Amino acid sequence: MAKEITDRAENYSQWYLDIVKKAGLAENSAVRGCMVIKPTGFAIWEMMKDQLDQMFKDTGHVNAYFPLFIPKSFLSKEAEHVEGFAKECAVVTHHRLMNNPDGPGVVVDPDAKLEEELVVRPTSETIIWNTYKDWIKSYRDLPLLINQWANVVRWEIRTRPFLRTAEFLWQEGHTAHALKVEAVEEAKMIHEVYARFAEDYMAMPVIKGAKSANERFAGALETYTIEALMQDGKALQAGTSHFLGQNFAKAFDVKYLDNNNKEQYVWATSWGVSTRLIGALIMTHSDDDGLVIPPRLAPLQVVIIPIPKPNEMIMAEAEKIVTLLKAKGISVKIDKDKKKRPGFKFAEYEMKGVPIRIGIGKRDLEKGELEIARRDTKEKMNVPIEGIEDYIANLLEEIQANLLARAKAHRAEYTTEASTYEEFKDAIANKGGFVLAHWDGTTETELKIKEETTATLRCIPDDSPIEEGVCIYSGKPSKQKVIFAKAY
RNA sequence: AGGGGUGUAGCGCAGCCCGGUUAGCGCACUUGGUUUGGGACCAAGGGGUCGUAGGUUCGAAUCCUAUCACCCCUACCA
Repeated sequence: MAKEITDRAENYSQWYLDIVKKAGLAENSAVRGCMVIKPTGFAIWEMMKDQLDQMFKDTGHVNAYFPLFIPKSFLSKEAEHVEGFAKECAVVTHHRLMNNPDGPGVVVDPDAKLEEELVVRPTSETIIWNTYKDWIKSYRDLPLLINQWANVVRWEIRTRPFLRTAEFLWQEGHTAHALKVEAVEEAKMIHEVYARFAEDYMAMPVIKGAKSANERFAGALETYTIEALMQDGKALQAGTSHFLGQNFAKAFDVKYLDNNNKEQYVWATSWGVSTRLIGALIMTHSDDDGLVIPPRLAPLQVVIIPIPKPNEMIMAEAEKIVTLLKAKGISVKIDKDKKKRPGFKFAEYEMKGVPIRIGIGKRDLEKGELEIARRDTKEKMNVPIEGIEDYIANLLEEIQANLLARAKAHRAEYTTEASTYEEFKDAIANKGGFVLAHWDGTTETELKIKEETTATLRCIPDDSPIEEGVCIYSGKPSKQKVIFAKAY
């Protein structure tokens, strides 16, 4: 038997890369730092996208599309924003190639230099707010609730499939509001949507909270984040929602007339999740046998394997089951390959993370049963064919719930409360996971802790109780515990 | 950015030190047969500008020079 995936215990990074590759999710491309998302991986993204898109629409948002290119001057209109992204921008300088006069191939035509260079968007606040300037004149134009599904480019030095790539797919919401309170509410509401999506669909528990000033989005007054804990004890920022104040309205001069005929600057939010969520999904649920996908995001929920291979009697029964399951809205296919042996197929679908496998053979049909195998626990059960559609529907829900429960238990196990700096250092260095500790609220302390332990302040949790305490590092007063961890 | 390493079939590698038949092995692929309830076996096939460019030589995957790409460690970034 070919063992194709590195064990997690042996080398977690290699395990992750093996899963991405062997499950057919993505592969490296000819372009450094950019991956090809293969059909299997893209199908998961489509499941995520469809669900999120529905959630955005249910909360009043509409989709639009803005240009890939941003004039260089736009980016520098908001000082903090450009500071945050300048070091990782791809820049377009010319618009034409020509035959190489000195040899084979083509070269950039020096006569085709652009008047103003264009930046490939690392995020779209600037081009969008430049557009909003023309769209917003009156309080009646507000709120403006727009989302865009797009690709962005951030020229990262070190890349990893899905987790950090030079180009990635995401959605970015950009909303404009008349009142500050409305914008803050919007940012918080989306924060809730992200958390709900993570838990209900990805079966991935997250901590909701606010970023410290140091970790905030470039140009934001407040960044709300959902933080997830991966199997190896490292944190992953899974989605952020920003209250941008009036920074972009002022930078792009976006004003509206209120109902007293007075000019006011607009209040803004932006928020996004990316294909990084696929990385999060992998590192939350998958195991040494391959990918594990929660049923609600699985492009294929059930696979039927004729044993030992398709024949007339088995296929007739399999087709009946397909019809029953499809009527329940369950996605299902029959593996009709006659060459591969059952054992090979079992391993193959486990690698790809299909939540439920149904085996049908002569032995089963004689007993009026089917062999049902669930991916999450790898249990196998013999179940009567009668009523199989309800059994499968329930089992999918049970798997979904089990994955969430399992991830929650893991997070609980890897969450430590530290009351001294010694305990803190010990937990970060030897145990990993989230470490709750009092913090004096200063960037100085945060940076010292990062320098000494490599742990970063993940968030100031929404539900952390207000209590009197002292900072584990400085001994200064603190009102609540915050979460530190080593992060991706 | 500094140090180290690797480029040979889709993937993983041997061959290089010490130049010399037609560049080889495993997996994968194609065809046929036997198999088939946890990653089958046998047989026959297909697939290579040996990263690229120059040089040395009668002759270069092998030696020399340059160059490009990738990986690891340290640093940086998140």
